[in-house]
Amino acid sequence: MPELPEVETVVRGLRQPLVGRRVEHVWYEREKVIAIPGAEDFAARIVGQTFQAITRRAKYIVCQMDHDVFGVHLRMTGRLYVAVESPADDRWVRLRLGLDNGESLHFSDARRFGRVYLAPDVTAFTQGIGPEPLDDDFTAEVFAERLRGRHRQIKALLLDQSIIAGVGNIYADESLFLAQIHPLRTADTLTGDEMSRLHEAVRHVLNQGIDHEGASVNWYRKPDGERGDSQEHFNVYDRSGQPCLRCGTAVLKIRVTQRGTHFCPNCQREK
DNA sequence: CCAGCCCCCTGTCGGC
DNA sequence: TGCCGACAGGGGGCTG
Repeated sequence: MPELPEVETVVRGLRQPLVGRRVEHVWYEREKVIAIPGAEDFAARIVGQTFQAITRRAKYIVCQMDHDVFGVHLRMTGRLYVAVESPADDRWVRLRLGLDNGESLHFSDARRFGRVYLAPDVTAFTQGIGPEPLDDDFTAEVFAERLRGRHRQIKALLLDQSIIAGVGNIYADESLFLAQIHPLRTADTLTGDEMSRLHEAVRHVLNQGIDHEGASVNWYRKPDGERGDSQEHFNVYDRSGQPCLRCGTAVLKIRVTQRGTHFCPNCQREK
């Protein structure tokens, strides 16, 4: 659920409270929350390091420390926030980094899918991930080249992080709706115009998602605890049975690669 | 290269 | 009211 816009919103919200703070101690509920290195190494290495900068790569939150990169992947239900203590109603804190000002970075994650990472280089956990869709050099030509010759459903390709970074189930459906492309079309059947439209649509829906500070469909919250507004602006996601906002036809929901997939059968034709 | 399936987890919701 | 199965979907892994 946290996709590129949600992660970007978290990153922006964490910079002010985190940059310049030094880690003084580490607490975690279970070792498994730490993906790399081992839990003991993680704690020993991160203590004493200061947050220098916070950025995003794909759906990873990337914190540049003095000697290492500290990464977080929120997966489905992860939340990050800085506070002296977690709110009484947050039963899901899995890891805390105590800071030099008395506050802590809290990693809360109901479903325990989320992971943290510590490595000298960000590529230790982001190698193989495709281009950032909002970068200036991600042109329509670059996108078309990555899709070229692929005999695979376009929805599956949009979700594949090695093809394009940061797109998840919500923004994939919204992109395909905006570009008026059926989710089951294979990439090798798309015309140049369709690929160009999809390129523009992906960038548009991600930028809109950032402008609305992310989609709080259920678990996602900004670091300040507030909800984003992006879910108020969906055209098809989670709207099955409701009228298409363009033509009035009922939005359909099917399954594509095990994911709920929403589209307008009139605006997005199969062939 | 690709489709399909399982697994990791837990909260929520609809049906009975 | 309580129980139970389905569902949510990011990512990794395995099989055919």
